Formats: sequence, structure tokens, C-alpha cells
Amino acid sequence: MQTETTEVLLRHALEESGQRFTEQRAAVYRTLVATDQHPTADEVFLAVRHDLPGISLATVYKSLETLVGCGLAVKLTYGDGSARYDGRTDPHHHARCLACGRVTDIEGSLPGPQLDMLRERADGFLVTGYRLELSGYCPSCAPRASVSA
Amino acid sequence: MQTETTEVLLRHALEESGQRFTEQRAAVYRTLVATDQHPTADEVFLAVRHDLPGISLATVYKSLETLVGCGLAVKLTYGDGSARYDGRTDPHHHARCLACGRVTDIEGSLPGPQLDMLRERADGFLVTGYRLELSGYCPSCAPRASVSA
DNA sequence: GTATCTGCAAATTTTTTGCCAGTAG
DNA sequence: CTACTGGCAAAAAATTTGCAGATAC
Repeated sequence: MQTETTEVLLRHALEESGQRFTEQRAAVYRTLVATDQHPTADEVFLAVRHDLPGISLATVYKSLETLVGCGLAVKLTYGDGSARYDGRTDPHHHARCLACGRVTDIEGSLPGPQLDMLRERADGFLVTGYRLELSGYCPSCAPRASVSA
Repeated sequence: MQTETTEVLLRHALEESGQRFTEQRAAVYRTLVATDQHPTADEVFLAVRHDLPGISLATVYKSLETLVGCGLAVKLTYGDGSARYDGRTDPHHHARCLACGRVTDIEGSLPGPQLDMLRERADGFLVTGYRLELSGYCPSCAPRASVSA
């Protein structure tokens, strides 16, 4: 199992940025890597409480920001006004269903030459990362969507 | 000048989705197409007031959503908790400066084959659009960023 | 003429903050 | 020990909503 590795990883990342390892941060991180959903802060809160009943929502917010700061999580934002968090930091993309709002992972990254082309067009911009996201309808929403369209 | 064309376009798009043409919606739309910045609702509000002093912030929010609904604007969201709007609907991407927050346009779109590859990986997902965004440092922030890094 | 829209202010939702006690190192 | 954290509740920021009068068609 991965649990121990996960904890070591977190401990390391926190140390590197001069922050402390705590039970709360560990629980939040565990929750995040355990799911391939992309939960909102509130959803993380609900899930983490199973692990750590006493934790507060504010702490979840603080922990999530800490993880983002350490590079162990990525914050995604969508038009519905709530941020979502992703515990995967390897290159991959997202597909977002316009009907149910669910976010699914897409493996792989853009080929280098492709990125270079964009970099050139960005003209003087120092590119450090990118985000690519498809939108549309997931398999379970697609049938209904095409009927109503 | 484009002004008249712009208005016809708006009138058309509104009709198509069964909504009415109003001075407020026109002013919001004009503001949006006139800038290559990517303003927040509040920034649109401030700008529109030069045109239409009596307009209210709530109306700006409503008008922006109407425009998005008609396909005349795109809503972008970032981690800083406020949504931004883009009046360009032709294929193009964005580059966002991590230091100053400014969003710049990048011309062009992903080549078809590239998109098709992603579509396949999305496995059963009905893709209707995508969003590609670079992050990094803009020409005026890059020098400082590399010094501090 | 009538359904839709606007403006206002109040409500909601999401996220952040101040402060004191608790804990990691 | 001492500085960094967590929990709480209150604050702040962003966006939405209900309603009555105004307006597009």
C-alpha cells in the first residue's frame, strides 16, 4: 500500500517549504490522493471528517492552500464559483461535464512541439505551466443532452 | 467602425435565444468587445457606468450571464475568487501572469488531430469545447521573477 | 397589453481572518 | 521552549434573488 509513501512525501514537501507536519494536513492530503474526483473544499471537509471528526472547515481551507503551496495539489476553478482541488501533480488534463459538473481525468500531456508553438505565440511570456480542459457531456449525461438539443 | 455590426450581432443572438435587446445588455457587450483585458464583473460595471451611469451591478451580472448564454462571451475563472469575462468567441487561448494576474490572448487554436487525440482519450465523453491556458510570467514581470527565483 | 427586464437591497454562498489554546520540533 | 497550527465564530468578498415599477415588442 501507498499510505506510508504518501506520508513521507508530505512530510518532505512540508519540510522543504518550512512548514510543519500535522495530523490535519496529512488527513486532507490522504483524502485528496485517494480520490479521482476533484472535490470542492467543502467535499474534502465532509470526507476528512470520517478520518478526523474534530477538524474544522477553516482548517481544511488552510491545509488545502498549504498543499497547493508545497506543490502537492492543484487548485482548479470553474464558473460555478467554487474551487476544486486535485491531488495529482503529474501531467494530465481534465474533461468537465456541462450537465453534471463532474470532472474526469484525461491521461497524457501535450507534445513538446505543440507547446513550443504556443510558447512562441505567447511572445516574451515566460511559460511555467499550462492547463488544458475539455468541456462537453459525460457518457451518462450525453444521451439526455442530445435529446434535449 | 464596428459599432453597428456589434449591435446587430447582439440583437440577433438575443432574438435567437428568445431574449430582449436592452440598452444595458448592449452597453455591457460593447464594453466587453472593446477591451482585450479580461475584466471581472466589477470591472465591467465600472467601465459600463461611463456609458450608462444608472446601471446597477446586479444588472451587469445578469447581462453577463445572458451574453454567456447567447454564446457572445466566455466566462473564465481563476483561483483569486473572481470570474473574468472575455468577449472574444473565436478560437484563441490565454496566458496568465502568476505575478500580476494579467491575462493575455494567444492567437490560434489547437490543430484538429491534436484535439482528436484528446477526444479519444476522453473515452465516451462528448466534447463540445476546450480551454487552454498557459501560466507563467509576462514580459514585465519575468525579469523580477527570475531574480527572486 | 403583457411578458421580460432593471434597479435596489437583502440574502446566500464561498472563502478568509483574528485570536487563544494546543502541539511539533 | 517557541513559533507555527487548529478551532471557532465573525468578517469579507462575490454573486444571486425577490419584488415593484419600467420597457421591448
